[in-house]
Amino acid sequence: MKKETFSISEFAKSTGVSVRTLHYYDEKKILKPKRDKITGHRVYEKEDMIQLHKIMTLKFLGMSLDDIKEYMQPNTFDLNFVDTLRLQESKLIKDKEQIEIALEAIQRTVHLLENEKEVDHAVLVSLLASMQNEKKQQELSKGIIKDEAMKKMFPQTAKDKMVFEKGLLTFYKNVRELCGKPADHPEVKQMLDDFYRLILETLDMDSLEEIADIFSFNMEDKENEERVEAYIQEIERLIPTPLTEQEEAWLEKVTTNYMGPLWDDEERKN
Amino acid sequence: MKKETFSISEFAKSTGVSVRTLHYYDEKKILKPKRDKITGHRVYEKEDMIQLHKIMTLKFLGMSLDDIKEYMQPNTFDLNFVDTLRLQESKLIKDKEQIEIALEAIQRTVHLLENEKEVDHAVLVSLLASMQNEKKQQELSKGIIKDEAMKKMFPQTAKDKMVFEKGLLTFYKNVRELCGKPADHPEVKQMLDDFYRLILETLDMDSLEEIADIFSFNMEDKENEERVEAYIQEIERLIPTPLTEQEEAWLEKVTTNYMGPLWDDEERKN
DNA sequence: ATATCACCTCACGTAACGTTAGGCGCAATA
DNA sequence: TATTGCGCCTAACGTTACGTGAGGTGATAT
Repeated sequence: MKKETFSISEFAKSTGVSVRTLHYYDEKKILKPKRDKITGHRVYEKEDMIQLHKIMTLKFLGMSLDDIKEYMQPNTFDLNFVDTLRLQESKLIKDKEQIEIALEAIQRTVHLLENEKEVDHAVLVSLLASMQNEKKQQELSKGIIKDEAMKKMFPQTAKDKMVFEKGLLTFYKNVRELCGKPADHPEVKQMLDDFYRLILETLDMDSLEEIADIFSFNMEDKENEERVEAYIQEIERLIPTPLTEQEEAWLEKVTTNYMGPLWDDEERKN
Repeated sequence: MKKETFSISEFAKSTGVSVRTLHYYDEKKILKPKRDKITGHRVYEKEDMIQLHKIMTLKFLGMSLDDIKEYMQPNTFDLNFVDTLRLQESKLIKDKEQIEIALEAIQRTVHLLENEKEVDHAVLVSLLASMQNEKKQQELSKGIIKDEAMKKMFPQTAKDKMVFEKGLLTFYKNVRELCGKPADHPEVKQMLDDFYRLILETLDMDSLEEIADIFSFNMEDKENEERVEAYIQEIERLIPTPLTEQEEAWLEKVTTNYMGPLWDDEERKN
């Protein structure tokens, strides 16, 4: 005949949970074992082991102890158990997605940092924020940019993403170094050349005109303009710029200078 | 010229975090904005926004605020940042694996419950525990069972798993219903027939002899016997039986009776 | 004069335990 | 026999990252 009862430490050992946890479950009325009338010690029986397994199982499914307590009352087990499982499922799926996004961001960042030795904090944060909000960013863009253009708006393959990010890194570095130089300085021109070539390559576009085209929203439409404004605001909120205001101002100046002929071209067409 | 400073509520709105969170970060010395000397109100500047983005980014990577605080001191950012990222990565991978196991268990359980209307708690818990510890179970078995046999020991495909679990469900139901009946009762024989057919099918075995073979460990080897004993104990700890002691005793009796000729056969061979 | 606002500082509540801290009865040991 | 140690008990604080009031202040709007 097997031993019928366990002391708390025996029970803990044989089930793998801590004594404190058993105390806690008792206190919270989730698993209340009998007591030795004389000593007051907890006395666990086989039935308690079954109950504890039930608890552990539900916990494994991600339920809170409060939820579990409900399900520990007999008769209530399978009433809406499937519903509860479905709910847990969607929660877990969400968690998993978050983790996957974080994992990808980490892996991409590690890769980036392995090659580049010295990376600016601000740039790194900006990149990470961009990765973090990749999905949201695309969703926001959906309302504002044509569907066909969407595919070209963001790098698609993992490789493209990494190439793009690496290029972005050097671009930002260049901006910081060259900031203040005149727009027609050869290095500045080189920088912008590199940058737009990067975009053309990783975003699978055919020409700079195409980029310009995507960004030329219907500005006559007043309502649309508001949406575009809100869109840009939201993106700015999600993804901080790694540049100072001076750097941004300078960049805009040299970019306008660089793009000048192109924009004029566009204007002339309309 | 843009506005340079923000009140706490403005700052909260424009960054998307709560006022309370900002209070908290201030209190914990993670993000301490300047104060208005007169009113004592917090005054956030653009630099603070950059810092907050850094915080949010690191939080997104799964770091604790304590860890983040370390990285908020300048100069310490990229010292061992890659190492930290790697550490986070392995943590996240672990979490993800747990979630995946739970998700699979949930999905299989939901599937099971959709078809069977009335399922016993104990059986369900046992099944869930089995799913939960599938990996551990296999690892434990590795030390004890030959590698070639391992592949046959557990159902391999998702479909096989589901068929197996469904069969197990009806098997347990039968045991409860038939418990007490004589070993030569036709329904009992039917039950065992069904069960072993299930095993043969889902475990891809050719004969009952093969099953018997797998389980016939080297019992002469004293040391091995101990390991087998420990193995069985651990399995029992991980996966509770859904049967009462009576049911188990009865099952063992009728099984011995059913397997009788087979075992005799084995004995005679040696 | 008063109501409202935006801000402030406490300070408690949350989940699921981990971790002392102090006390009781029983057994082995010096 | 006194002490030590073991296993058990209860009580209570610590943990994380905030949410949610409670109560008070100065400035503005009615």
